[in-house]
Amino acid sequence: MNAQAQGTLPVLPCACANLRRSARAVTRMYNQELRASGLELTQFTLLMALNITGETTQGKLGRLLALDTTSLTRMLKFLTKRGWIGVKAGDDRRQRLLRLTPSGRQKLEQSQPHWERAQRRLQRGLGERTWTEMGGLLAQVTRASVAE
Amino acid sequence: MNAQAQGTLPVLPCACANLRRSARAVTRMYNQELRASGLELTQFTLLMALNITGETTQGKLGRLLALDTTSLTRMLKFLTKRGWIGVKAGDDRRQRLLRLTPSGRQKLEQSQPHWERAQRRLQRGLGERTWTEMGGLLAQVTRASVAE
DNA sequence: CCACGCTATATGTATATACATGTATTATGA
DNA sequence: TCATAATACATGTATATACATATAGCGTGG
Repeated sequence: MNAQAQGTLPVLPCACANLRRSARAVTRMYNQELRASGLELTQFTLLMALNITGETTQGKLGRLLALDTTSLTRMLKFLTKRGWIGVKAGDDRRQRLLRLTPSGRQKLEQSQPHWERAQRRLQRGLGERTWTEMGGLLAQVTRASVAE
Repeated sequence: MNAQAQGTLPVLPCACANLRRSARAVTRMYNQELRASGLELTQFTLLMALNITGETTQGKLGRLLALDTTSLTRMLKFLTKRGWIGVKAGDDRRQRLLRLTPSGRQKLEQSQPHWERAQRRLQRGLGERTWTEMGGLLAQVTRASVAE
Protein backbone atom coordinates (compact mmCIF):
# COMPACT_ATOMS: atom_id res chain seq x y z
CA MET A 1 0.00 0.00 0.00
CA ASN A 2 1.07 3.49 -0.59
CA ALA A 3 0.27 6.01 2.10
CA GLN A 4 0.84 3.99 5.24
CA ALA A 5 3.73 1.87 6.38
CA GLN A 6 1.73 0.82 9.38
CA GLY A 7 2.06 -0.04 12.97
CA THR A 8 -0.03 1.72 15.54
CA LEU A 9 -2.35 4.14 13.76
CA PRO A 10 -3.86 5.80 16.80
CA VAL A 11 -7.55 6.57 17.08
CA LEU A 12 -7.98 10.29 16.55
CA PRO A 13 -10.06 12.30 19.00
CA CYS A 14 -12.34 13.54 16.23
CA ALA A 15 -14.95 11.04 15.11
CA CYS A 16 -15.27 12.74 11.78
CA ALA A 17 -11.53 12.65 11.19
CA ASN A 18 -11.54 8.92 11.94
CA LEU A 19 -14.35 8.35 9.53
CA ARG A 20 -12.69 10.32 6.77
CA ARG A 21 -9.37 8.61 7.32
CA SER A 22 -11.04 5.23 6.99
CA ALA A 23 -12.89 6.35 3.91
CA ARG A 24 -9.66 7.46 2.26
CA ALA A 25 -7.83 4.25 3.10
CA VAL A 26 -10.65 2.00 1.99
CA THR A 27 -11.26 4.00 -1.16
CA ARG A 28 -7.64 3.64 -2.16
CA MET A 29 -7.78 -0.09 -1.70
CA TYR A 30 -11.03 -0.45 -3.67
CA ASN A 31 -9.72 1.75 -6.45
CA GLN A 32 -6.61 -0.33 -6.62
CA GLU A 33 -8.70 -3.44 -7.18
CA LEU A 34 -11.03 -1.68 -9.59
CA ARG A 35 -8.21 -0.16 -11.59
CA ALA A 36 -8.11 -2.95 -14.16
CA SER A 37 -11.84 -2.61 -14.76
CA GLY A 38 -11.59 0.99 -15.94
CA LEU A 39 -14.07 2.19 -13.32
CA GLU A 40 -13.31 4.20 -10.24
CA LEU A 41 -15.15 3.55 -7.05
CA THR A 42 -17.31 6.65 -7.32
CA GLN A 43 -18.51 5.68 -10.74
CA PHE A 44 -19.01 2.12 -9.71
CA THR A 45 -21.11 3.31 -6.78
CA LEU A 46 -23.35 5.44 -8.96
CA LEU A 47 -23.93 2.63 -11.42
CA MET A 48 -24.57 0.20 -8.60
CA ALA A 49 -27.04 2.58 -7.00
CA LEU A 50 -28.92 3.09 -10.25
CA ASN A 51 -28.98 -0.64 -10.79
CA ILE A 52 -30.64 -1.05 -7.42
CA THR A 53 -33.15 1.75 -7.67
CA GLY A 54 -34.06 1.42 -11.32
CA GLU A 55 -35.15 4.65 -12.96
CA THR A 56 -34.97 7.46 -10.47
CA THR A 57 -34.42 11.19 -10.19
CA GLN A 58 -31.23 13.03 -9.47
CA GLY A 59 -32.61 14.24 -6.16
CA LYS A 60 -33.55 10.78 -4.95
CA LEU A 61 -30.20 9.41 -5.95
CA GLY A 62 -28.50 12.18 -4.02
CA ARG A 63 -30.53 11.41 -0.91
CA LEU A 64 -29.73 7.72 -1.19
CA LEU A 65 -26.01 8.43 -1.33
CA ALA A 66 -26.00 11.48 0.97
CA LEU A 67 -24.59 13.44 -1.94
CA ASP A 68 -25.46 17.01 -2.65
CA THR A 69 -27.59 17.09 -5.77
CA THR A 70 -25.39 19.79 -7.24
CA SER A 71 -22.42 17.48 -6.92
CA LEU A 72 -24.34 14.86 -8.79
CA THR A 73 -24.87 17.18 -11.72
CA ARG A 74 -21.24 16.89 -12.71
CA MET A 75 -20.67 13.31 -11.68
CA LEU A 76 -23.58 12.28 -13.84
CA LYS A 77 -22.32 14.31 -16.77
CA PHE A 78 -19.24 12.14 -16.62
CA LEU A 79 -21.31 8.97 -16.80
CA THR A 80 -23.67 10.16 -19.51
CA LYS A 81 -20.73 11.25 -21.63
CA ARG A 82 -19.51 7.67 -21.50
CA GLY A 83 -22.95 6.37 -22.38
CA TRP A 84 -23.45 4.45 -19.16
CA ILE A 85 -26.57 6.23 -18.01
CA GLY A 86 -29.46 7.80 -19.86
CA VAL A 87 -31.31 10.92 -18.85
CA LYS A 88 -34.76 12.14 -19.77
CA ALA A 89 -37.12 14.74 -18.41
CA GLY A 90 -39.86 13.57 -16.08
CA ASP A 91 -43.51 14.53 -16.09
CA ASP A 92 -42.38 17.21 -13.73
CA ARG A 93 -40.06 18.76 -16.23
CA ARG A 94 -37.69 20.05 -13.59
CA GLN A 95 -36.73 16.50 -12.82
CA ARG A 96 -34.15 14.43 -14.61
CA LEU A 97 -34.98 10.76 -14.75
CA LEU A 98 -31.87 8.63 -14.71
CA ARG A 99 -31.36 5.03 -15.62
CA LEU A 100 -28.62 2.63 -16.47
CA THR A 101 -28.12 2.03 -20.18
CA PRO A 102 -27.36 -1.49 -21.44
CA SER A 103 -23.78 -0.36 -21.86
CA GLY A 104 -23.77 0.90 -18.28
CA ARG A 105 -25.15 -2.35 -16.98
CA GLN A 106 -22.53 -4.22 -18.91
CA LYS A 107 -19.79 -2.03 -17.51
CA LEU A 108 -21.12 -2.63 -14.02
CA GLU A 109 -21.23 -6.38 -14.48
CA GLN A 110 -17.80 -6.43 -15.99
CA SER A 111 -16.29 -4.64 -13.03
CA GLN A 112 -18.18 -6.65 -10.43
CA PRO A 113 -15.47 -9.30 -9.97
CA HIS A 114 -12.88 -6.62 -9.24
CA TRP A 115 -15.18 -5.01 -6.74
CA GLU A 116 -15.82 -8.36 -5.12
CA ARG A 117 -12.12 -8.88 -4.71
CA ALA A 118 -11.95 -5.61 -2.83
CA GLN A 119 -14.91 -6.57 -0.68
CA ARG A 120 -13.37 -9.92 0.19
CA ARG A 121 -10.05 -8.32 0.92
CA LEU A 122 -11.60 -5.96 3.44
CA GLN A 123 -13.79 -8.69 4.84
CA ARG A 124 -10.79 -10.90 5.46
CA GLY A 125 -9.00 -8.03 7.14
CA LEU A 126 -11.90 -7.30 9.46
CA GLY A 127 -13.19 -10.72 10.30
CA GLU A 128 -16.73 -11.87 9.74
CA ARG A 129 -18.26 -10.28 12.79
CA THR A 130 -16.86 -6.78 12.36
CA TRP A 131 -17.60 -6.87 8.67
CA THR A 132 -21.24 -7.61 9.37
CA GLU A 133 -21.60 -5.00 12.08
CA MET A 134 -20.03 -2.31 9.97
CA GLY A 135 -22.97 -1.88 7.61
CA GLY A 136 -25.45 -1.25 10.39
CA LEU A 137 -23.14 1.01 12.30
CA LEU A 138 -22.44 3.18 9.30
CA ALA A 139 -26.08 3.45 8.33
CA GLN A 140 -26.77 4.58 11.87
CA VAL A 141 -23.98 7.13 11.69
CA THR A 142 -25.27 8.47 8.42
CA ARG A 143 -28.80 8.73 9.75
CA ALA A 144 -27.62 10.49 12.88
CA SER A 145 -25.81 13.12 10.80
CA VAL A 146 -28.40 13.55 8.15
CA ALA A 147 -31.41 13.83 10.40
CA GLU A 148 -32.52 17.15 11.85
CA MET B 1 -30.30 19.13 6.87
CA ASN B 2 -29.72 19.52 3.23
CA ALA B 3 -29.08 16.38 1.28
CA GLN B 4 -31.40 13.94 3.00
CA ALA B 5 -35.06 14.15 3.92
CA GLN B 6 -34.71 10.85 5.65
CA GLY B 7 -36.54 7.70 6.39
CA THR B 8 -35.06 4.37 5.48
CA LEU B 9 -31.59 4.95 4.08
CA PRO B 10 -30.80 1.39 3.06
CA VAL B 11 -27.45 -0.20 3.69
CA LEU B 12 -25.62 -0.34 0.38
CA PRO B 13 -24.02 -3.60 -0.74
CA CYS B 14 -20.64 -1.93 -1.08
CA ALA B 15 -18.78 -1.41 2.19
CA CYS B 16 -16.74 1.36 0.71
CA ALA B 17 -19.82 3.18 -0.55
CA ASN B 18 -21.34 2.95 2.93
CA LEU B 19 -18.21 4.35 4.46
CA ARG B 20 -18.00 7.21 2.01
CA ARG B 21 -21.67 8.04 2.40
CA SER B 22 -21.22 8.26 6.16
CA ALA B 23 -18.13 10.36 5.76
CA ARG B 24 -19.98 12.83 3.56
CA ALA B 25 -22.93 13.10 5.88
CA VAL B 26 -20.84 13.50 9.00
CA THR B 27 -18.49 15.95 7.34
CA ARG B 28 -21.41 18.14 6.35
CA MET B 29 -22.69 18.19 9.89
CA TYR B 30 -19.28 18.98 11.39
CA ASN B 31 -18.67 21.72 8.85
CA GLN B 32 -22.02 23.20 9.68
CA GLU B 33 -21.04 23.44 13.32
CA LEU B 34 -17.54 24.66 12.51
CA ARG B 35 -18.77 27.27 10.08
CA ALA B 36 -18.86 30.07 12.61
CA SER B 37 -15.28 29.32 13.63
CA GLY B 38 -13.87 30.03 10.19
CA LEU B 39 -12.26 26.60 9.97
CA GLU B 40 -13.36 23.71 7.83
CA LEU B 41 -13.12 20.21 9.11
CA THR B 42 -10.12 19.32 7.00
CA GLN B 43 -8.15 22.25 8.31
CA PHE B 44 -9.28 21.58 11.83
CA THR B 45 -8.12 18.00 11.47
CA LEU B 46 -4.67 18.98 10.28
CA LEU B 47 -4.20 21.47 13.10
CA MET B 48 -5.46 18.94 15.62
CA ALA B 49 -3.12 16.30 14.28
CA LEU B 50 -0.11 18.62 14.47
CA ASN B 51 -1.11 19.62 17.97
CA ILE B 52 -1.03 15.95 18.97
CA THR B 53 2.18 14.99 17.24
CA GLY B 54 4.19 18.12 17.85
CA GLU B 55 6.80 18.85 15.22
CA THR B 56 6.68 16.20 12.54
CA THR B 57 7.36 15.63 8.88
CA GLN B 58 4.94 15.79 6.03
CA GLY B 59 5.32 12.10 5.40
CA LYS B 60 4.55 11.10 8.96
CA LEU B 61 1.54 13.36 9.04
CA GLY B 62 0.28 11.76 5.86
CA ARG B 63 0.66 8.29 7.31
CA LEU B 64 -1.15 9.30 10.48
CA LEU B 65 -4.10 10.59 8.49
CA ALA B 66 -3.92 8.05 5.66
CA LEU B 67 -3.45 10.96 3.30
CA ASP B 68 -1.23 10.85 0.27
CA THR B 69 1.77 13.04 0.93
CA THR B 70 1.27 14.81 -2.37
CA SER B 71 -2.20 15.79 -1.28
CA LEU B 72 -0.73 17.23 1.86
CA THR B 73 1.57 19.48 -0.14
CA ARG B 74 -1.33 21.66 -1.17
CA MET B 75 -3.39 21.38 1.97
CA LEU B 76 -0.42 22.55 3.97
CA LYS B 77 0.21 25.43 1.59
CA PHE B 78 -3.24 26.61 2.52
CA LEU B 79 -2.42 26.50 6.23
CA THR B 80 1.00 28.08 5.96
CA LYS B 81 -0.44 30.89 3.87
CA ARG B 82 -2.74 31.65 6.78
CA GLY B 83 0.15 31.49 9.21
CA TRP B 84 -1.22 28.58 11.21
CA ILE B 85 1.68 26.23 10.65
CA GLY B 86 5.40 26.77 10.21
CA VAL B 87 7.70 24.78 7.96
CA LYS B 88 11.43 24.31 8.04
CA ALA B 89 13.86 21.88 6.48
CA GLY B 90 15.02 18.94 8.55
CA ASP B 91 18.52 17.51 8.95
CA ASP B 92 17.54 15.35 6.06
CA ARG B 93 16.97 18.23 3.74
CA ARG B 94 14.35 16.43 1.73
CA GLN B 95 12.08 16.53 4.71
CA ARG B 96 9.81 19.38 5.73
CA LEU B 97 9.34 19.73 9.44
CA LEU B 98 5.91 21.04 10.32
CA ARG B 99 4.60 22.53 13.50
CA LEU B 100 1.72 24.58 14.75
CA THR B 101 2.41 28.29 15.12
CA PRO B 102 1.04 30.16 18.12
CA SER B 103 -1.54 31.63 15.80
CA GLY B 104 -2.44 28.14 14.64
CA ARG B 105 -2.78 26.89 18.16
CA GLN B 106 -5.00 29.82 18.97
CA LYS B 107 -7.17 29.13 15.94
CA LEU B 108 -7.46 25.52 17.00
CA GLU B 109 -8.45 26.42 20.53
CA GLN B 110 -10.90 28.98 19.34
CA SER B 111 -12.69 26.50 17.13
CA GLN B 112 -12.65 23.71 19.69
CA PRO B 113 -16.07 24.55 21.20
CA HIS B 114 -17.69 24.38 17.77
CA TRP B 115 -16.06 21.05 17.12
CA GLU B 116 -17.21 19.79 20.49
CA ARG B 117 -20.75 20.71 19.64
CA ALA B 118 -20.50 18.59 16.52
CA GLN B 119 -19.02 15.71 18.49
CA ARG B 120 -21.79 15.86 21.07
CA ARG B 121 -24.41 16.09 18.39
CA LEU B 122 -23.19 12.90 16.76
CA GLN B 123 -22.72 11.22 20.09
CA ARG B 124 -26.29 11.97 21.08
CA GLY B 125 -27.51 10.66 17.74
CA LEU B 126 -25.62 7.41 18.11
CA GLY B 127 -25.94 6.63 21.77
CA GLU B 128 -23.02 6.09 24.09
CA ARG B 129 -22.36 2.51 23.14
CA THR B 130 -22.28 2.91 19.39
CA TRP B 131 -20.26 6.09 19.72
CA THR B 132 -17.60 4.22 21.65
CA GLU B 133 -17.53 1.25 19.34
CA MET B 134 -17.16 3.44 16.29
CA GLY B 135 -13.63 4.56 17.06
CA GLY B 136 -12.32 1.02 17.37
CA LEU B 137 -14.17 -0.19 14.34
CA LEU B 138 -12.85 2.59 12.15
CA ALA B 139 -9.28 2.16 13.28
CA GLN B 140 -9.62 -1.52 12.45
CA VAL B 141 -11.05 -0.72 9.05
CA THR B 142 -8.27 1.71 8.31
CA ARG B 143 -5.63 -0.77 9.34
CA ALA B 144 -7.19 -3.51 7.27
CA SER B 145 -7.13 -1.32 4.17
CA VAL B 146 -3.76 0.22 4.70
CA ALA B 147 -1.88 -2.95 5.53
CA GLU B 148 -0.40 -5.19 2.84
C1' DC C 1 -55.61 32.98 -13.55
C1' DC C 2 -51.71 35.22 -11.51
C1' DA C 3 -48.18 36.59 -8.07
C1' DC C 4 -45.27 34.34 -5.17
C1' DG C 5 -43.14 30.88 -2.84
C1' DC C 6 -41.20 26.24 -3.27
C1' DT C 7 -38.64 22.58 -5.55
C1' DA C 8 -35.29 20.40 -8.94
C1' DT C 9 -31.46 21.14 -11.18
C1' DA C 10 -27.34 24.02 -13.20
C1' DT C 11 -23.31 27.13 -12.76
C1' DG C 12 -19.57 29.67 -10.49
C1' DT C 13 -16.08 28.99 -7.44
C1' DA C 14 -13.33 26.75 -4.04
C1' DT C 15 -11.24 22.98 -1.46
C1' DA C 16 -10.03 17.82 -1.17
C1' DT C 17 -7.73 14.24 -2.96
C1' DA C 18 -5.38 10.92 -5.96
C1' DC C 19 -1.96 9.13 -9.25
C1' DA C 20 1.87 9.76 -12.59
C1' DT C 21 5.81 11.86 -12.96
C1' DG C 22 9.66 15.11 -11.99
C1' DT C 23 13.48 16.70 -8.86
C1' DA C 24 16.52 16.90 -5.10
C1' DT C 25 18.70 14.37 -1.57
C1' DT C 26 20.21 10.45 0.92
C1' DA C 27 21.69 5.66 1.29
C1' DT C 28 24.08 1.59 -0.58
C1' DG C 29 26.85 -1.68 -2.81
C1' DA C 30 30.55 -2.77 -6.00
C1' DT D 1 33.77 6.90 -4.13
C1' DC D 2 30.80 6.85 -7.54
C1' DA D 3 26.79 4.91 -10.01
C1' DT D 4 22.40 3.57 -8.83
C1' DA D 5 18.51 2.74 -6.11
C1' DA D 6 15.46 4.55 -2.74
C1' DT D 7 13.16 8.35 -0.32
C1' DA D 8 10.72 12.87 0.39
C1' DC D 9 8.47 16.14 -1.51
C1' DA D 10 6.52 19.17 -5.67
C1' DT D 11 3.89 19.68 -9.93
C1' DG D 12 0.66 18.48 -13.66
C1' DT D 13 -3.70 16.90 -14.29
C1' DA D 14 -8.07 14.89 -13.19
C1' DT D 15 -12.05 13.70 -10.40
C1' DA D 16 -14.95 14.48 -6.02
C1' DT D 17 -17.51 17.40 -3.52
C1' DA D 18 -19.58 21.42 -1.27
C1' DC D 19 -21.99 25.87 -0.86
C1' DA D 20 -23.93 30.18 -2.78
C1' DT D 21 -26.53 31.55 -6.12
C1' DA D 22 -29.17 31.45 -10.54
C1' DT D 23 -32.95 29.53 -13.33
C1' DA D 24 -36.87 27.10 -14.71
C1' DG D 25 -40.98 24.78 -13.63
C1' DC D 26 -44.66 23.59 -10.26
C1' DG D 27 -48.28 24.53 -6.73
C1' DT D 28 -51.34 27.58 -4.11
C1' DG D 29 -54.03 31.29 -2.13
C1' DG D 30 -56.56 35.02 -3.42
